Amino acid sequence: MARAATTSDVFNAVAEPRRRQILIFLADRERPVTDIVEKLQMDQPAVSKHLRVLRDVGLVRVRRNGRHKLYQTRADGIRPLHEWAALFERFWKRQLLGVKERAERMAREAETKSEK
Amino acid sequence: MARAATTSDVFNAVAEPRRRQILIFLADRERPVTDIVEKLQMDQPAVSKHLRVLRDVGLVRVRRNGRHKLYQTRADGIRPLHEWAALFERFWKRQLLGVKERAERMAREAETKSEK
DNA sequence: TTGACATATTCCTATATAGGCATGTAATGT
DNA sequence: ACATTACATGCCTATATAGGAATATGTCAA
Repeated sequence: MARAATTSDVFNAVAEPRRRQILIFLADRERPVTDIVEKLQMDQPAVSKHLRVLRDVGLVRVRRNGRHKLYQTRADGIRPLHEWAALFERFWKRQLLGVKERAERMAREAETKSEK
Repeated sequence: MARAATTSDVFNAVAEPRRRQILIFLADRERPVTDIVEKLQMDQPAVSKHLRVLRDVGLVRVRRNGRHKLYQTRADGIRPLHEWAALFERFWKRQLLGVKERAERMAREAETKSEK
């Protein structure tokens, strides 16, 4: 086989930097495609394609308003990603603690040695 | 151009389901490659390649122990992902609240109507 | 050294894009 | 109907992989 499809899931969808930019940009309110093109400096077809991917995985919603289509991030779709990452939270806290403890132990040892 | 490199950053590295499995498996303690091959049912070369990618982006650490190489997840490397996803937390909370409010309003309206 | 075990790398192929360009479709105003 | 605006899609190309098989490298044990 070959590389996996990016269209399939949230993880692949946000792997693309441009799409992450778009998601941030559309997080607080709905905006027409033209806004994205202007502010993020991307070609219009490129934006449409990225929006298509994001829509397929449920990361944005659309609403037609006259000639415009208003897109907005469906923040809820980001949660699986957040939750997956959160699985490692206790580990990085523990590991940071480990680093701290080692540093303190080394500091104590250095102290003891200098006292001799 | 073409598709972006998965080796370049954490987002692309975790876009691959197999690699996510490996990261979870190696989260709590270090394990030799053979363990991954057996438990996750993957070909040995495939595992080595995924580990290589994960190592390049700093998501696992290695330590040699005789014939074995012991790999472990560097949970700290997941934090950028967690923090990026966290940017959307207030939005999904707000959006869920919106849903709740709409539901309550509709419930009130239905109640009022039934009283007539 | 030889053999066995453990892991890494190389080579090859198939495929899923992302980018760019041209074109298609939809809605509005005149 | 026609021109204009706003998006979407189709087509083509270049490229970065994953997968698989074979091989290379590294380590230990007898």
